[in-house]
Amino acid sequence: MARKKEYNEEQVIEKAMNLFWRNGYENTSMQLLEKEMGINKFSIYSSFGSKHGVFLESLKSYKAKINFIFEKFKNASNGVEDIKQFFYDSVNISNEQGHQKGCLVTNTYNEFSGSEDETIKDQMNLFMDNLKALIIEKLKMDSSKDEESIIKEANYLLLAKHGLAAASRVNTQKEIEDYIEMTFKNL
Amino acid sequence: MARKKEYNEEQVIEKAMNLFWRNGYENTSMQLLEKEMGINKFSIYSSFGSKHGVFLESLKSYKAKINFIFEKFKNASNGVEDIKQFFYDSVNISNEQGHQKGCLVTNTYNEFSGSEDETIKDQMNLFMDNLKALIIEKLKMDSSKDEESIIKEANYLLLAKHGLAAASRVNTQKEIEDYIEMTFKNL
DNA sequence: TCCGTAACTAAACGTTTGTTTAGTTATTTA
DNA sequence: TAAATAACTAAACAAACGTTTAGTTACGGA
Repeated sequence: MARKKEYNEEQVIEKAMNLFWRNGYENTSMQLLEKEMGINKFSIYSSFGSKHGVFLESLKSYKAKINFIFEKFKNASNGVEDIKQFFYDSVNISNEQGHQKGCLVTNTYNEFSGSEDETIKDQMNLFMDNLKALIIEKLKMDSSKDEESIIKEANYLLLAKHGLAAASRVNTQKEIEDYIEMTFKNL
Repeated sequence: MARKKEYNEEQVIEKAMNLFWRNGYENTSMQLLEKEMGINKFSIYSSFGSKHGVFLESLKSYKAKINFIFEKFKNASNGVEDIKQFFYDSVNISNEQGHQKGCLVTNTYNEFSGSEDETIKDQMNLFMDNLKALIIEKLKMDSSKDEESIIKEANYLLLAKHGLAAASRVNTQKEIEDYIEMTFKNL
């Protein structure tokens, strides 16, 4: 061993994550990352290998950050009402400190939808599949629903959640609220 | 006067439009535009001034292309049912020839949502405002609805349409159909 | 027919991109 | 204390970006 690192990798990744969250992948340059992470390119490359590597770690950091929402969702037991609460929780996290940056996963999903980056796309699909399974689980708590309509409603909610995340970057809180209320009126 | 242009501006713009539609603004380079439009950079710049200029003209071309859907929507008189049909028509146009590129206006709206480009943002808002007015007009055909719930439903449908356009780039036709049906279940 | 000029080709422009590298500083350990 | 080496600084890298420009070709009007 020799000289000690003067930065904490988790800390600088959280800063990078906020940058990607706000600007997306392509519009976040190494120059910006240097500035925001507070370390220079050499350190970034020696710790994370590439810009892509920084992004992958940032996604992990984001998932860790929002994990408590998913835990709360998982452990809830009021069916459809839990899904609605999950929608509200998801929107609120992007509105902290007046920021409007939506959901990093959804932003990434959209930015990479036409790309060939299988690593990212696999991660996105994993995330979506997990969410869909959770939604189905909560829908099944209402024993009056049959299997087919549960699938249909789950697809509906997944798309609604996706649209909601995109909308939370540009629409007002009131519009978002109205949208969530109307969405669950149909269930 | 001297030499004649060897290309038709409307024709090359339509080719550029298809490129922007598929790739977005930032991921469409001048090199790609040269290749796809079949003319070189000098001609592009002398006809349209800049990449931004090409994009603006492409947006016009797109609007002209989808105009017939809006005309059909405008002239319809079955209220909510017209809105639903408009949703279906909008989705179908992006699925022509198996392409999955969503709606150019919505794609642009998302790509430029965090940008400072007021010219583009103004155009987007104009488009959205027009659509909202049309939706309200159709909702008002049902005389049993009060003003407040019409506004609320219009906001809901506008967000739903937005999410739908984003989703049409990645989701299956079946998922899209289910989504539209669920969206209009209680309207 | 031939001059003026608009439309063409192709190369180069200056920036910015992500990435690498040569050289310096500081810490560990023998 | 001194050799070994990981972490730092700062400059340079090639490639790609949008844009411009110098030089050539072809058409319209005199």
